[in-house]
Amino acid sequence: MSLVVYNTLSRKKEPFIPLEEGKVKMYVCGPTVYNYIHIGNARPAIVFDTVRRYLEYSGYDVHFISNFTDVDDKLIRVANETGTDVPTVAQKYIDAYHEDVCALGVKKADHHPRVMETIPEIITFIEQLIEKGFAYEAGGDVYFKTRNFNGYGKLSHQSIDDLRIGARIEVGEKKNDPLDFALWKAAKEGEIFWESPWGKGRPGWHIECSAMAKKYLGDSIDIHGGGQDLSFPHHENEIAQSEALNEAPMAKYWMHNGYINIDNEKMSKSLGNFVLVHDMVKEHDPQVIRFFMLAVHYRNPINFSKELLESAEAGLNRIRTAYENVKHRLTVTAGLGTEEEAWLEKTAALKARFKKEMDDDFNTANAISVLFDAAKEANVYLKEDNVSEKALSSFIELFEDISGVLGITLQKEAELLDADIDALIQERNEARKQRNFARADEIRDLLKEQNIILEDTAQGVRWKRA
RNA sequence: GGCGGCAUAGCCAAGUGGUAAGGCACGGGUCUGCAAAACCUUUACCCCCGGUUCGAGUCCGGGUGCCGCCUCCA
Repeated sequence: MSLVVYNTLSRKKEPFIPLEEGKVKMYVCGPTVYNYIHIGNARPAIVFDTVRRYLEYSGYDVHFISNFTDVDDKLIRVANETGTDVPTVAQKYIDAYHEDVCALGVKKADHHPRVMETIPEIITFIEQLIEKGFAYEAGGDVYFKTRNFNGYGKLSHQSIDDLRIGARIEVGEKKNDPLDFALWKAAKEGEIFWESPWGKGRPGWHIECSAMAKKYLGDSIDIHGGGQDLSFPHHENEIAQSEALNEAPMAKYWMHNGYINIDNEKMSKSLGNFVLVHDMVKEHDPQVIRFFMLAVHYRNPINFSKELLESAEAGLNRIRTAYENVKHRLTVTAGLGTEEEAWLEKTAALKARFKKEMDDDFNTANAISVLFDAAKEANVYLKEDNVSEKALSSFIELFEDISGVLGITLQKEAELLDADIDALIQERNEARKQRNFARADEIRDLLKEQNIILEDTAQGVRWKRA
């Protein structure tokens, strides 16, 4: 049993064999930082964070790079509108990105390169493309000669002649062929710029990823990821630039996540039907958002609505409760189990199933179903009078392994009971012994008002925070 | 015009040849002083029409509907 990955290049699932044994180099296109991210932007962050976590769980040494596009037309516009400058705008939204994505359980990449820090490498890259005859300067701009790159369209499976080339011509551009795309753009009056062999200007959009991937990971990487909408033209152009220069495959596996839809339509900034993560997390547990997204296979679209999020929340709570209840049982005096082996076999089987599902192109939806089955089995086990510490621990380990890979925290806020609350629980226990249920219920209600839920079990009172 | 995706129970969603995972919601039952949590249990003509096959949600052909990319977009 080994990992297979769906590769956009071949449109097939392929066995995952990294270029260098035991090591994975991956690059994921990050956001253009001119605004807060919406939940559509959050999907690739969550998906590829999960891919990375699973690769690490599987024993790979993962080198993960994700960029920030911090110079472009939209940043310039926002800077002008707000009376600040591009670096200020960029820094604001980079900080916001980290904050949002951290709430969603996304680990930081090994490095988050920015265009502004990569200008020398970008310029060198372009110079070399010109030397090799793949690019030309035109009035301060530099363009890539698309038709010179044999293999253009191999990622999106487009024939170069079938593209609606008319749509690519923009007013005032100096390209020779409508298919050509900008590597370097001459600065307009008042725009942020860098000095270059072609005068003052800034990089085009696609070149940054080619330059950064090369700088941090080398000429060929294992996994290149991003949203489906990047496959054309962005990734196609990256391939053209990088492979024209490096004469080596840019990436072995190209992975693309599906969109988030609202009312069955793609969520996008231009349609205005987006929900910002920044706002979302004020109303919903960000962990629920992550759980909700991972409950669907990453290549399929997700329809987003508040109702669906709430139903996901109910599901996650079921898993969390089961996990907490197993932990609770571990704190009370545990009897000696006689069927320990059978339960250890069950948890081992569930773990094997989890790996099998994740090995199949990161099927997190099925991985989550394993988590539900684990919750079910754990709940059944908890009904037994005698349980073993070993079996309980194997459940805990199972829950933590899976949730760790999915990047979901099962543990609720671990706060100690106040002495007052503790005393109330004791008092209620006394009242119950004396069958003074009125007082017992009164205390339970009192605690409920403070979001402490009491549950009477055969092993004593169990409590949790609502 | 070119390229591609999707259509599975009330809702969400897995499932690429052997007779439909899982979740949410709903109904019934069990446990409980009452609850909570949980367990058991009911609910699917897999969009339509052909074809291949001993056997198809799963492969092939043809429809229908929805969505996306080809233009900044995760």
